[in-house]
Amino acid sequence: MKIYTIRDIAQMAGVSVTTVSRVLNDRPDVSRATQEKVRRVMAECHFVGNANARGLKQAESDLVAVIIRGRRNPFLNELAEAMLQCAQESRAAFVTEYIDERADEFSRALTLIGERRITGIIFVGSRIDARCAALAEVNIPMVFVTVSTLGTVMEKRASSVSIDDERMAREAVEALIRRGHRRVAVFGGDPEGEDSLALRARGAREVLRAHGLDLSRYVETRLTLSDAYEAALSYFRQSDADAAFCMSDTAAMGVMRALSDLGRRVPEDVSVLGVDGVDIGEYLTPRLSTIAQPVQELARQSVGVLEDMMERGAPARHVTVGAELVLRESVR
Amino acid sequence: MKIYTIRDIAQMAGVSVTTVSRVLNDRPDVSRATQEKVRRVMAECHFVGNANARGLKQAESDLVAVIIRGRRNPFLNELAEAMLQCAQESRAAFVTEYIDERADEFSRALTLIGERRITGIIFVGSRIDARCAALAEVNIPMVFVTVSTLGTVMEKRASSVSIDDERMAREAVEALIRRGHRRVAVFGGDPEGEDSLALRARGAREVLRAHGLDLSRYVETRLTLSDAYEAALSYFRQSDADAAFCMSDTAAMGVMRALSDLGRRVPEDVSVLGVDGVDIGEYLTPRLSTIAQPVQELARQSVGVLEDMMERGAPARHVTVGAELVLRESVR
DNA sequence: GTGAAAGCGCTAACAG
DNA sequence: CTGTTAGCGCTTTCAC
Repeated sequence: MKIYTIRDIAQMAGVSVTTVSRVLNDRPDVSRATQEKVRRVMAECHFVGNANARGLKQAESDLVAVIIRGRRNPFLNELAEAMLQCAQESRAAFVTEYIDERADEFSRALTLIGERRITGIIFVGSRIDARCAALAEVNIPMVFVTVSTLGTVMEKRASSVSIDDERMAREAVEALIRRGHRRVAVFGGDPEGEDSLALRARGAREVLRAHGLDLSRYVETRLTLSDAYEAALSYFRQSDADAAFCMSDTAAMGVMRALSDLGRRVPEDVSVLGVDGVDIGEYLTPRLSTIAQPVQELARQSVGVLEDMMERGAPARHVTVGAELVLRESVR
Repeated sequence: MKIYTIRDIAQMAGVSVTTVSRVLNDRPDVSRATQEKVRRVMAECHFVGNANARGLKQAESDLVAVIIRGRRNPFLNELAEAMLQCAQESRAAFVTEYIDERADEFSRALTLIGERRITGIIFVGSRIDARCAALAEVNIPMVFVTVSTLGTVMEKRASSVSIDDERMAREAVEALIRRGHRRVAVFGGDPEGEDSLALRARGAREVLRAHGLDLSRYVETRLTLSDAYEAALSYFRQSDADAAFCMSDTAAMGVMRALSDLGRRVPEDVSVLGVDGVDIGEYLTPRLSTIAQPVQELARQSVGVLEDMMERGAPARHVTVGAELVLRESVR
C-alpha cells in the first residue's frame, strides 16, 4: 500500500502542492473545478495528510491534551468521553493522554508541550500539590476539572471547573445525620492536601462538629476497589460506625463488599454513600446512594473555559457546577 | 517559557546539531566529555525533542497504535493497561487510541497509518467483519486481541491472541447444566458473525444440544449495563429461565439488576454467569461467577507476537490462551 | 569523534 | 485563483 504525499497528489491532479494544501485545509481561494479535481484524486488514493509534517509546520496549531489520571477510573472515563464529545465542535484537536495515578502528570504535561507543541491542557482528576511548581513557567491555557484551583498557587494561572466539594460533603454527611446516623465513618484520601478530597474531609468535619460529633472515624485510603475494601475490612472489624461516607463510588463499592463479608447489612446496619454518580452505582444491589457529579456540565464548562482562554485570551476562571445528592437504597 | 530546539542546545553547548542529535539518540560515537556537556545543557533547559520533527524524519520509527473499542469498557481497559506495561520494554513506542463502539476502527487504522506513519497495530476488542476489507492492502504487522482471526479473511495477514471462546462457552454452559439448570438463557451479540461472541453462541448451542436442549433462550443485546438491563427486564418478565450465561461481566451486572427488580433472586431463582473476569465482579453481591480471561497473558502474548512480526518479519500467528471458569456466588 | 548539508511532508508568505 | 519558495526541528549520509 503506497502512502501518498501531498506532492504525489499535486502531480496527479496537475496542480501545485500549495493548491492541494489549500484544498486540504478548506481554504476558500480555490476554484470549484480545481477543488473537485484535487478532491477526487485524494479520494482515489485514500490520501491522508501526514500529521507530523503538519504539526511541525504549524507551531501554533490548536492541539489540546486531556490528561486523565487513571485509565481504570470509570468516573474520569465518563467525564473524558463527555469532554471529547463537546470538543468535536471545537476548532482545536483534542488528544487524550492517560497517566498512572502514581505518575506525575505535570512533568508529563511539560513533555507534551515540548514534544507535541500542545497549546492547551485539561487536567482531569488531578491533585493540586507541590508538583504544580513544575508548571510555574508554563504559560499556556490550562484547566483543572473536578478540582478547584481557587486559593491555590495555580489560581491565577489555571482555570478550574468543579463541584463545591466542601459543601457537597456537608450535604452528604448532613443527610446521613438527619437519617439518624451518629457514628459516621468517612473513607477518603489525605485530609491535609489542597485537593477535592481534602475539601470533602473539611466539609464532613464541619457538619459533624455542628452536631457535636467529630471526624474521629476517618479512614485514609486510596479510592480503589481493593484498597477501600481492605481498609474497610480492617476498620469495621472493630468499629461501631453505622454509616460510611466514601469519597468515590468505587471506594463505596469496596466498602460495601467488606461490610457484606463482615456480616453487616447495607443499609440496615450501615448506610453507605459514595461520590461521583457513576452509572454502575444504580445497578448495584443495594443501589448506591451518591453525590452525582454533573458530568455533562463539567465537560461542557471545561471545554468552554479552555476555548475562551485559547481563543480570546481570557484570564483564568473558576467555575463551580452543581452536584446532586442522590439517595438510593444504600442509605437507610 | 521558552521551548528550546536542538539548535539552541547545540549553540549553548558549543557543538553542532548533529552531535546533539547523537546524544539524544544514545549513539555511541560521542566522546564522554561532549556527551556530558550536552546532557547538562539539555537538563538545564528542560529540553524535550519535538516529536513531530522526529516522526517526520524517521519514516520508519517504530510506532504502534493500540486501538481500543470502547473507552468505557472496564475489561478492555484492564487489558490495555497490561499491554502498555508489557510494551515498556519494547523498542517501539505505543500509543493508545480509543474509538467509539459504533465507529469503524479499520478506517481509523488506515488514517493512523497515513497521518502518523504507524508501523504496527493492535486491535483490542475488535470484531472481524466486512469492514476488514479496508485493511486488505495494508501490509503492516497487526494483531487482534480477544478475537481469533483464524478461519477469517484476515487469517494470513493478521495475528490474533485470544481464549478459545467456543470451548469456554461450552464449559460455562456445561457447568450451569451440571448444576441442575435446564432452562439456560444466553445474553450475547449477533450469533451469526465471525467474532468471539458468535463463537460463544456456537459453543453454548453445542452443549445445549448435547443435553437435548437448544438455544431458544437466546437474547441478542449490546453488552452494556443499560442495554443488557433492558433486555433482561423484558425477557425475564415472560421467561422461566433458571440460569443466564452473559457474554460479558458488564452485561451480567445489568442482568442481575433486572432480575433483582423483578423479584428473582440470584442465585436461588436464577444463576448468572459472566465472561471477562473484571475485578469489580468479585466485589458484587452476590459475587459474580465468570469466565476469567487471562489479562496478563493476553497482553504479554499480543505484544510479543507483534514484536516478532515487526522485528523479525514473522508471519501471522494465532495464539490461544487459557481462560478459567471461576464459580462464585452468582451460580447456585 | 564531529560537523555541514540535504531533506522528511507540509504550510504560509509572497508574487503573479 | 494559482504557483514558487522558504523553512518548521530533526535525523542522516558523507566528509573531515
